[in-house]
Amino acid sequence: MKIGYPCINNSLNCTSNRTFRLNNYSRNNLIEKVKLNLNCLKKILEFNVKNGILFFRIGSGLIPFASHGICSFNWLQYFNKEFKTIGNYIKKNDIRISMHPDQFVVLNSKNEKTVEKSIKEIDYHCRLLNVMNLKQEAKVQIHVGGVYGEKEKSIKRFIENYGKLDLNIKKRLVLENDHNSYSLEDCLIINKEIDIPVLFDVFHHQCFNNKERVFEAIRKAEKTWNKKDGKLMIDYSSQKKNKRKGVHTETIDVVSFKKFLEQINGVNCDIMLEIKDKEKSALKAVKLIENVK
DNA sequence: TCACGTCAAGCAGAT
DNA sequence: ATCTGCTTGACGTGA
Repeated sequence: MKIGYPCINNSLNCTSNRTFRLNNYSRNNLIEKVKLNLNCLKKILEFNVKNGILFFRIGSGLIPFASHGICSFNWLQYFNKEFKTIGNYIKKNDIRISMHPDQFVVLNSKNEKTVEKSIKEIDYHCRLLNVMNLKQEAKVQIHVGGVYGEKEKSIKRFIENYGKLDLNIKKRLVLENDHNSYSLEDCLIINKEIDIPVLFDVFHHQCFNNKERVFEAIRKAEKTWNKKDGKLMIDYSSQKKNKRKGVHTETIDVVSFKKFLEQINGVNCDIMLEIKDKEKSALKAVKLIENVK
């Protein structure tokens, strides 16, 4: 079991999400920012390895405007050596990688332009993982998308649009249950049709479910992962106290997390901690697991 | 150096 | 009608 955190490390003096305004787009600006981002990504991964954190979500902003029409620059080729170096480091240390395109990616949108842009954005994520030569177990997670007041039709549109995707994308994509539109059960229905692995988000499940208990839900999600896809990925968070439903907690509640681990006892998975204080919570979780062993 | 308005993009639910 | 939250703030102007 690996523990991870998403995108940002607050202990290091760098970010792998440097960007610029679209107005300021230029080849040089892009090169400058990507160089900084890749350097920082390497540092984050080294920090993680040193601390036993072997799961990491790479931020979507690593290559600013990568899927935007303005970006004609061949960053894949230009930074090929750097990508290979990072990819080798990831493989050497057996780090699990995920990516999560942002909320603007809606594969089942009713707007064709949105679908088109979404596919380009997903494609960017996949090309990034490919150029690092990462195995199929490195995943790109998305949600089903909008409901538009007619869920069945919207699910059908997801399945249809998925069918059009390139095999290189299908190999990477996994589907995550969300907190108010598509539950685990909905994702499983889609899985039956197109065999896409289902990433289980515990917190979303607490917000929105079909009454399955967590263990039962996780067992169901686990079955959707084939050997090549690697272990089941789980996103873990909990509710921020006294905030409205869906707001993530600032730091990990170790007692709850321990209970959760006991609940899922026996399930072989990797857990992403979607918690505001990032690596700090991940460090606590890693220590907890070491002590349990 | 710091405050703060703004930045490519979507959707649902709360206020 | 507008704001907030979502996997993640960072940029850039002006004081």
